[in-house]
Amino acid sequence: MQAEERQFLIEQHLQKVEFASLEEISEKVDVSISTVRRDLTLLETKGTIRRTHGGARLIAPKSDEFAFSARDTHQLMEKDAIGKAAASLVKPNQGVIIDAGTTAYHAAKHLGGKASHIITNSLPVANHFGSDNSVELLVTGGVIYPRLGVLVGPLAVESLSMMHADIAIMSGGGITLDGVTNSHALLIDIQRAMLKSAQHIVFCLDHTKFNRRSVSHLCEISAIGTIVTDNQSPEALVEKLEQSNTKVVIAE
Amino acid sequence: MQAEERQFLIEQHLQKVEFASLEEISEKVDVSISTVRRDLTLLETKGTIRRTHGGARLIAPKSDEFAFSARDTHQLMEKDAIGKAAASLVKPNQGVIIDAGTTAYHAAKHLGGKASHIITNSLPVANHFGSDNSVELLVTGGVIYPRLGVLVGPLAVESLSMMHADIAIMSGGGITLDGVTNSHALLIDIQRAMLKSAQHIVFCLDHTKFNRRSVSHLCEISAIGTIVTDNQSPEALVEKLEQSNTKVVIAE
DNA sequence: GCAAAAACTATCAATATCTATCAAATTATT
DNA sequence: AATAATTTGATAGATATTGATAGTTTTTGC
Repeated sequence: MQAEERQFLIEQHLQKVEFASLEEISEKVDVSISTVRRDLTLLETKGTIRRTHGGARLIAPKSDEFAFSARDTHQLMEKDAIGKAAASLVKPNQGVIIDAGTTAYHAAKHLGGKASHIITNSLPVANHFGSDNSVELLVTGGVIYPRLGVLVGPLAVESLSMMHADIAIMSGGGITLDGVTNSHALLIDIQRAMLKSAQHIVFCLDHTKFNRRSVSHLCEISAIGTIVTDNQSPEALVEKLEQSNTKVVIAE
Repeated sequence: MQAEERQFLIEQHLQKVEFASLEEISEKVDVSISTVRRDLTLLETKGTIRRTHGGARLIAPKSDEFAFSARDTHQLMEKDAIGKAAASLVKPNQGVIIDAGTTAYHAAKHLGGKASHIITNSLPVANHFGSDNSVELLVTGGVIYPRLGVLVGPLAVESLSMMHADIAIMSGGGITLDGVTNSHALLIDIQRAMLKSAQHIVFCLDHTKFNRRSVSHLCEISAIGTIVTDNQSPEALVEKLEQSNTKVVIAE
């Protein structure tokens, strides 16, 4: 096994267990304690984990919402179905903002040439349309957030405030009656700017996001136009959302 | 089996497994480790994968190809050598602007973690550093120019004017005593902004660019700090350039 | 608060991998 | 068919990674 893969596995393991001892990790990936130490210090500089006495702890929450590696993306079928349903909400020749989450990425895949222009701060989305010349793709500037391939920072926010779209397809970390929350504080500013720049707001949230509260508050329920989810989401919350003037679309 | 077919198979295999060791690949396509190495470096210049110690890793777990390739394969070695020489001009912890040409991309590859921050409007460059956390990567905003994967337009120019770097590594379409020219008129504005934002200007120009005049005029010879080229460039022009206070570095 | 145990850092030899180079094998050209 | 050009596999020296160890720091148990 190569070093990169091993480090990836350690990160992934920590996603599951949150805490892990050196010995535990060393057995899991079958290398010496010394190497595990080195890997952990390396991962710490990346910012995803924190070293502790005798082991390591996860910093970033368990949410895979913004992880772009094929392997740690769970519920692929559901997310793809949600993405497809969200894409079908876009009318021909509309301008679309695409957020940087995995579900929003799936929506982008299903958009085809329907949109007139697409605005995004997601590198994977940009790559997807990079060789496509049927749509005009606007990329916000910003600093790359390594693990996620997302452009963040003031430049990203500023460029978004200068743009406008008919519809925004967003991701989130959790939803309750108090609104949508997200795990990465850095992204909140950018998502807020997206909400401001779009007429109609669509949130893609699979059932695991329901009744979950993440670190930072993003927006109220009233700001959302449509929520797209799968058929496993709790009916109680769905009904309450529908009562508050928010349309809910169940994919598939 | 053909070389191209083999490289395609390697790419395809990596799409499935994300990580692979040299030995694994070598068995899969039944060639020596040496050849696998060569294939991997080649695929890396295409931007789809990244070499790691002992193997390779997929950069973007999707099927996205940039029209970045076929014509480059021809002068790959020269461009890579020029890129390497240009990268060696960067001192540790400097800020570097990387232009969107193929040669500049090769320079980016050889930069490693030397630069403190990198500014670019090139999607392939952004992808290359996307999973690297040793440098801060700033991406200018803009509209994607499909075939090239370059960000263009007013937003790109504006964001560049807000940034600053010690050194700019540039590409061009042609060079004569009248200055540097480029074929893509859309890029000229952005390149001018890059020249303004950087202290020292390095142009990467292989020998085919010498004594060639492209559509749009970019800048005078006097604006250039250093030109990096290969050993086949016409000596007459090189000498004249050196007389006008411009350093010329011959790569390889 | 103190000693024992566990864990940490720094270092070093062993191992593995990388780069550069060259001759043999393959392919293209005359 | 002979020759030139390219590709391949192998190898040597340089570089990077790994596992083990010694000495220092932190935690644990009393």
